[in-house]
Amino acid sequence: MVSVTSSKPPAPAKRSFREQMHLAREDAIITVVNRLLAEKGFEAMTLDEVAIEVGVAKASLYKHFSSKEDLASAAMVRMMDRARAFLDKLQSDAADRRPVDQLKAVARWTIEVQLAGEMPSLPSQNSSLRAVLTNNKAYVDGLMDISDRLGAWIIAAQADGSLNRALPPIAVLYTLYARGCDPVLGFLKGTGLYEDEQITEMVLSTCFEGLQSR
Amino acid sequence: MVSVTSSKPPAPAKRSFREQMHLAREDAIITVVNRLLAEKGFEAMTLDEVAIEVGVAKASLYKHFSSKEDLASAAMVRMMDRARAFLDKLQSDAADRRPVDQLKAVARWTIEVQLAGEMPSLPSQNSSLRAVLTNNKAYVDGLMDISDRLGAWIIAAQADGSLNRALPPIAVLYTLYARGCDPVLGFLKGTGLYEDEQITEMVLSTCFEGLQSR
DNA sequence: GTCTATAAATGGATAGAC
DNA sequence: GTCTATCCATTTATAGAC
Repeated sequence: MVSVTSSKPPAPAKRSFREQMHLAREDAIITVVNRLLAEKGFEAMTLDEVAIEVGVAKASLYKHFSSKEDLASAAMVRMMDRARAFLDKLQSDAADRRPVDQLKAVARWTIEVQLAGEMPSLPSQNSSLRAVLTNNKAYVDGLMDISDRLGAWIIAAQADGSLNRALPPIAVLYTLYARGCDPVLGFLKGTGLYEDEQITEMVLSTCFEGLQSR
Repeated sequence: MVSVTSSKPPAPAKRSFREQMHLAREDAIITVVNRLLAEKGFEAMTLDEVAIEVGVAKASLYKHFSSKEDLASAAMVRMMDRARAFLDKLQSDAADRRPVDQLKAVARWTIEVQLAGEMPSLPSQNSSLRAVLTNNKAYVDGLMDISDRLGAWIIAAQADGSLNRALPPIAVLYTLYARGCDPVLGFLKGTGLYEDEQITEMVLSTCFEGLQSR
């Protein structure tokens, strides 16, 4: 409370509060959707599940999102925003690092997010979600922004000789993206033999150093 | 026709013919299922689609397979058998090659099958298919056989110094398995910039040599 | 905006004639 | 063993009261 003398808060503040509640609810929904997408993928996720886990009626979901695809898109966009925020942090905190180390940091972040069960799996091939996503400006713009920033590091790393110059930058970019849905993480986790940190190091090693000895 | 004097073929031959027809029909079904599994995954594949593409009534599918999971399992087992046949061929045709080159040949085969749109995507995380597969003896036995044979090569390749000794063999094995569902193939194919052969070489390079220069 | 109730559509599986 | 027709459960989406 800012003022105790006023029995009625000013209108703008009140609307802002309601809006905050609205956004908080939406955020809770997206968090649940995000986890379910990571766990079982778009097709296997049902809105009944979402509604139950969030603790609202299924019909209420439609007051926030117009369809299942729209719901999933919101989760994908939020993850993209998280990634962009991480890139911001990388660029401001460690701007002096070698480009190849920046790329490694990105791969590490991606792997850690996936190990935490928070990486929504991208829609397989010809999903209905895919069509919606490619028409979602926030998603497409975010993806392009990330690609541009990673692309600059890739070019720089190839120029300074730390990254294999024989690979087209786009191949490097996609290889890094693929770390976000690498089934090896789940396989290794399933053995119960390794800690998350060990798994991260192994996958990072195979990604940047390859399987052959050096 | 073997004989024109007999108006009625011998019973065993007739039954064998029917059996062949039966197997041929089943094979056609499995081929369609295999492609659909590769295209859209288990959840998104519907039995209506399968029936239409095969050209039979949906109910007829149940004369051959008792459930959707059973149907998909048959496709997975057949792919496993194809893989084992390839391993047989590798071991007899090129038994003198270095273990690491045998592993590369396996990875190349896996990539080529996937590029041909014939690699059924493994069930994501907690699918109903996964439970059925882990109880399918043919599948589990086949997977163990493949793992054993690849495992021997991995150990040998680490012993002769061609494969990174710091990686647990199981991590190498899973990394090779993951080439069978590598989204990088689809990404690169989607650009339209590269032939399948080029994509194969790039992915093989990143897998065995890594992203960093050598 | 949240709820209960229900519509509308889909998809896995079965019945029964041939 | 194949077909048509149907059942039944699930799931996306909406109507309408509060």
